[in-house]
Amino acid sequence: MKIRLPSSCPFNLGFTLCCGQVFRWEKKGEWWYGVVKGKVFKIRQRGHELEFENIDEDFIRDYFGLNEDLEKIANQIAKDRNIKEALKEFKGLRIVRQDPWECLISYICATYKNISAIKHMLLNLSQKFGEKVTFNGNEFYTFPVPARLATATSTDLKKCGLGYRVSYVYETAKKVHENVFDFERLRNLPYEKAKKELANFPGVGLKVADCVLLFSLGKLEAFPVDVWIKRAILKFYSKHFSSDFLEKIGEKSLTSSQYAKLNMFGRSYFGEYAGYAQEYLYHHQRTQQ
DNA sequence: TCCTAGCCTTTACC
DNA sequence: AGGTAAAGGCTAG
Repeated sequence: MKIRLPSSCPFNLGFTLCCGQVFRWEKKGEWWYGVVKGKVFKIRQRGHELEFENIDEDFIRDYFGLNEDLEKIANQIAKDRNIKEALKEFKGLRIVRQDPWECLISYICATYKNISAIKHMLLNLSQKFGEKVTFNGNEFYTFPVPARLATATSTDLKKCGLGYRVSYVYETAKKVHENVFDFERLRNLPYEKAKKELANFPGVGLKVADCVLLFSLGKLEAFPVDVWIKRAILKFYSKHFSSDFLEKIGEKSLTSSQYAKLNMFGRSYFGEYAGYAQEYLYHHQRTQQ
């Protein structure tokens, strides 16, 4: 199946899948293979043309955020030279709509880890607790359902390289499974309320909650602040803060009030699509090092 | 091969 | 209330 994207709909599949928002996509040749909500499919891009198999167009449009007006978003967040440069360099990068459950566990695992290690952990979890699916002669694994992780032993979880995150993943899985937690309900809550609910899960603080809201629940105003965003702010947006504050956040990790301050800055400076600005800044900052 | 710094932070405890 | 240390181990250089 193929669709042709109009030039008014900028999209870059590679940037979108490589920028660190998703962890379980695999590239083989020209094709990207993904497992989303228990289903394997593949997709490739040639210029304005998107070709995919084993999935329908509606899903592709929703998952890759193709129905969002990225030109409008880019114009709205293009507040200064720095962000404009990132927008230009990674034109077509879009925020995906991951499965919220997988996204939650992914970002609980992601704390204090680098991206390759995160990928490794999630692959391990899927191979150990997910279902094997064969597609195009290759083996893939679905992401484990809450019930499966809620009944896993801590020894088995530890083998996946989760370290001290084992109890967070286990307890969160148990809560989601036993309360039959409805992630979809969060979509209709205001940002702050949804964030508070997510932060009730063990292992989920402000940053992880922001990531889940942005990457899976369509809260595009969420502005996750990690070390890279902190660096970008120190480098390009220092004039918005006192030198005393800048000095404090310089070396150590952020306290919750410091996080709240940087988060609020991003949201008020970039506006309702601050999450998009965050991802461009993040990718820009990371690829420059 | 070994070593070290750093990692898309959260929690428990002063 | 606000700051701080510990958490476990992988990865990149």
